Amino acid sequence: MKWSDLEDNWCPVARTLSVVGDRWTILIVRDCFLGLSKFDEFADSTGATRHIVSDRLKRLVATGVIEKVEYSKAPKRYEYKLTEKGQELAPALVALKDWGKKHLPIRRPIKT
Amino acid sequence: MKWSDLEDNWCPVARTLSVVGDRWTILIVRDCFLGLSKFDEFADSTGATRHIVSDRLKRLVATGVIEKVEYSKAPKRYEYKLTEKGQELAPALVALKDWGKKHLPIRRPIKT
DNA sequence: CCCTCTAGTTCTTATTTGGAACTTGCTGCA
DNA sequence: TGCAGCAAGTTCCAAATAAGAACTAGAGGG
Repeated sequence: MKWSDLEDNWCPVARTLSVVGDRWTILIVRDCFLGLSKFDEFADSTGATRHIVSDRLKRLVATGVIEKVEYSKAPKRYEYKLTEKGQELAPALVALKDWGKKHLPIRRPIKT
Repeated sequence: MKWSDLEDNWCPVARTLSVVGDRWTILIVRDCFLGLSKFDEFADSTGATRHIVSDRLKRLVATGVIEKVEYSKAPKRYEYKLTEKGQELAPALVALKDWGKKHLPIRRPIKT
């Protein structure tokens, strides 16, 4: 099954997943909410490979969840910002956060 | 990066994703909310292969989101039910549903 | 001139999926 | 008695994705 096969699913949950139904994608969106905006910031924060970050950022831009903004002309530098559409994912992120806080307490300290 | 690497992440969103951070997993949970409970029902409804359904059900049982209930002794037959913990994913599902309804309208009728 | 920074891309190898067929235990039925 | 069917998986192989590391490109700085 391809990513796009869910795009036109009758179920709105499935359609949403066609856009953000991926571990890395959601983490990148989370990072946007946390104020991160640079390629390397996403790579460092999520732990995803640069390859994945590149791919997911492209998808998120394509689906209008984030936008790519040039912040330096020479050398060309871009940052990524949530669009209005992306901002509206906040309730979903909050719901995931609340569930994690309640049901998945940290079991051991962050690895040393 | 393995599934389990997010389990002890400092971020509760990431920890939640270690449990349900997967397209198929979320669709199976959605199906539970819709009242489905049998292996084949999940396979048919989500479009995932039986292989994936098997794997995801095991993970969901292991994480306590659903439970496996025997409903027939001979032949052995099982169904899957949301636990209390699983039920509490409702707000997240609703948030995803709302976002999909608002931002991802169906573009063409369900394929003929 | 060489090093560093950011934002990627490319490469090769591993892991995960997809798709279809096969298994097991039992029921119905002719 | 024997065959078909159902539910819930498991197994197999090919194909798609992801991991991890190195490499590129266009500046700026010392």
